[in-house]
Amino acid sequence: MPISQKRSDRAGPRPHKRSRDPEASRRALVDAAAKLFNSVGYYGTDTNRIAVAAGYTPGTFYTHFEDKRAIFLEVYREWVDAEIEAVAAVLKSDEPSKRLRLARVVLEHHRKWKIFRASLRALYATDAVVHAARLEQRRRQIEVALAQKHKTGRQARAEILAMMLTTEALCDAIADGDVEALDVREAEMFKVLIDSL
Amino acid sequence: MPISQKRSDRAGPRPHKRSRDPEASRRALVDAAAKLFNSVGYYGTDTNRIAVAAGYTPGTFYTHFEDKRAIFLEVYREWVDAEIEAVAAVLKSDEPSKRLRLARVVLEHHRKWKIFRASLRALYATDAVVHAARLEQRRRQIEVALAQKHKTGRQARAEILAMMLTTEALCDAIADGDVEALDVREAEMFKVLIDSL
Amino acid sequence: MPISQKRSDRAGPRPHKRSRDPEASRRALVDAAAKLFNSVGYYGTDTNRIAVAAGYTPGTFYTHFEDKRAIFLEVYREWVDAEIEAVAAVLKSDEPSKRLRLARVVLEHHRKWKIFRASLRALYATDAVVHAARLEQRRRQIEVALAQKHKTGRQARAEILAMMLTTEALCDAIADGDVEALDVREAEMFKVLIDSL
Amino acid sequence: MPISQKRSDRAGPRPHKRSRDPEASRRALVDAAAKLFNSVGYYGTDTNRIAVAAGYTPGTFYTHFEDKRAIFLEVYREWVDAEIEAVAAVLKSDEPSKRLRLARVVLEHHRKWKIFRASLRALYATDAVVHAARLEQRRRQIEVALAQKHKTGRQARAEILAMMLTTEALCDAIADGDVEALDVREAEMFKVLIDSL
DNA sequence: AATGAATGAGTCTTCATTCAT
DNA sequence: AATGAATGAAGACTCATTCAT
Repeated sequence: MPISQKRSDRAGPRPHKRSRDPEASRRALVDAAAKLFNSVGYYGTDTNRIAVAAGYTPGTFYTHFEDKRAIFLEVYREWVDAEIEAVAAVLKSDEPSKRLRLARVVLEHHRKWKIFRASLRALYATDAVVHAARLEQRRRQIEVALAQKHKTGRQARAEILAMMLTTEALCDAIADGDVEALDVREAEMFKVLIDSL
Repeated sequence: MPISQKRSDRAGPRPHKRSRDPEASRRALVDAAAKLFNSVGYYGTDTNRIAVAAGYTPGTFYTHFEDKRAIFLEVYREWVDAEIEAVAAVLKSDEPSKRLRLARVVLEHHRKWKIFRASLRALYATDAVVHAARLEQRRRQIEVALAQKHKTGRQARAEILAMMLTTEALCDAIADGDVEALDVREAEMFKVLIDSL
Repeated sequence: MPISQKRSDRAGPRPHKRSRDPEASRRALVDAAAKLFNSVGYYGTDTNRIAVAAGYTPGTFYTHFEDKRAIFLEVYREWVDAEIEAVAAVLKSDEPSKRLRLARVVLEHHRKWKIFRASLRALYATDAVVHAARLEQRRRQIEVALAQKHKTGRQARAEILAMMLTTEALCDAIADGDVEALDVREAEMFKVLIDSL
Repeated sequence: MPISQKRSDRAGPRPHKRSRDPEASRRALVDAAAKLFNSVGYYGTDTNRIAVAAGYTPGTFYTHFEDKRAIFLEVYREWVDAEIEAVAAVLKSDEPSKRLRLARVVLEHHRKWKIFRASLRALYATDAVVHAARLEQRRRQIEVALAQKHKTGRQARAEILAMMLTTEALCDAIADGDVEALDVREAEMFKVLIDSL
């Protein structure tokens, strides 16, 4: 984009005046990145745009992150945190129909982050660092789940992992709209989802 | 060294001499593309490299395909064909342990195409044409499965779709090595896979 | 354009079966080229498309013409022929309002070939061969005009050349729609045109 | 030779060191582009070469201009400014032989920009944006001329436009050397030019 | 910490032209 | 004469990243 048009074209907030608050800058960048990764995917996002969308100029990106992958991993970390928290909130409550609410919460989370998740998978198949990070996060998720169920041992791990994988697959399919597009009623698939939890 | 051998220091297979066989060229390009998509992903592959890997110069790619996405879709089509065929071959045989063999075949297929599949998902979340193509292929897979089971109806479709999704998720996880990395025995997960079929 | 789509996409006449009539082929190519040069300009036209539009395959172009410029020059030659003929036809007749008709004929000719003429000018400023060819054609036009007026000598040449240049400029402006776009009535400019003849 | 001098064997002017002066860069690019457009035409020029000729690397071009057409339009704008200014300068002076000087100035301007002008025409016949831009500039020129002559009204516009067109045509022909090449004395055509003003 | 112009190595794509059949 | 797959040299444009201020 030519310089002379920059100011007028600019999407996002207007430029900060050297906000002097690195934490806030980082936050703004991560938030902007999350939005972009989740709407145009990792490869459709560029670091210049992330910075501009956050209200900064391109160079600022690199004072906060090593590179594009680094911010992606950061977004991922926060994403897992959010999911774990959401799930924990449901489990802590003493509602009767916990499984139903759980299914809803998890599905909603997938629906909201569908494109981000797709990017994650692609990168994770290709990029060793992302692969390692994802395994690490999965481990966290499993640990949390095991603690919740007061179980340990390999057998339990296998069960939990299988459940997580199944859940994710079903959620993605519903979130992507594939279920409906393939002439299956969403409600029906949702029932399968509840059973799998 | 005679001039006529100069070309031998090129990268990729030996150059074709304006082979009058476009089918063969197309094949070579698709094969090269499949290999590349499955080792460095869609975004790590470029059309010039595909052409050179197939033994052609960059321009030749565009003699046979509209653009990169077109050849990706072609690879996808062939990939589904291969899977359907492999599954059909198992089902046709009159072995006793069909489910075991089926699980092995499907898993092997996923293992072999793991990176390609990841690219497919990412594109499919982002690219409308790929999305449409994938739904179409899924429909084909469901149709084939329904025919196999001599069933019809929405209920059956839901079951089959759920099974397909679960199977894929489990296969991917095993293929990616995630299962082992997460301290779950592959054999154990494999059992879950068999049960899901 | 990928091979596999060629037959169905094809614009223009269906393929000849080795028509064995080089004159006819040449004609078809020149006609197709004229149309293309005059609708998308010289740089917007490609030799493959010329051949295909004429009902041949790309290679055929080069059995009839040295290169793209050669066919452009051929089109130009025929264009001048057509103009000279059209003008001659008017002058031969014994109508009263010859100048009016002449103006109309010349204007019509420019209107019809407006984009071709623009390409001609651009090439002629850049390409020595086209420059030479255009001068040659101009000489022809001047010779014809002098003969018509039964005049010779440098003075007459100057008058004729000035008239030709003026006429062309006015015709181009009217043909391009510039006159109207600039809030000048076409009829008014047309009067100026008649006076200049 | 020390490493730090390695860059000296580059083409084009010495590299700028991330000069904090975008205006200067823009200027350098426009100047380089003007030179190139006017020596090899629009289609003979490429953005990479413009950047390098201005002392920058290819990517820099796109920091300052949307695309090749944008810089062409910029050159055009400046070109019209220069002409208007030059003409105004002559008219403001109280010389006796204004028309002679005017003719010389205009002719000189055309002579200098002959290839650029040819490109302009070609583009303008083909490209809607350039077409619009040219009409806009013509309007400006007409407005200026009307103001100069203290006239208004459609009749005056027609006269002015006709004059402009005629002048341009004659200037181009002289500038291109066509007049001499066609055995007409330049001086003679120059007289016609003066009369037309 | 922030800037933002500049970088430069890509990457996709086009097309005039060739040549074996 | 015609074919048409293949060529290969460009060329327009992108974008992650740098660095002097």
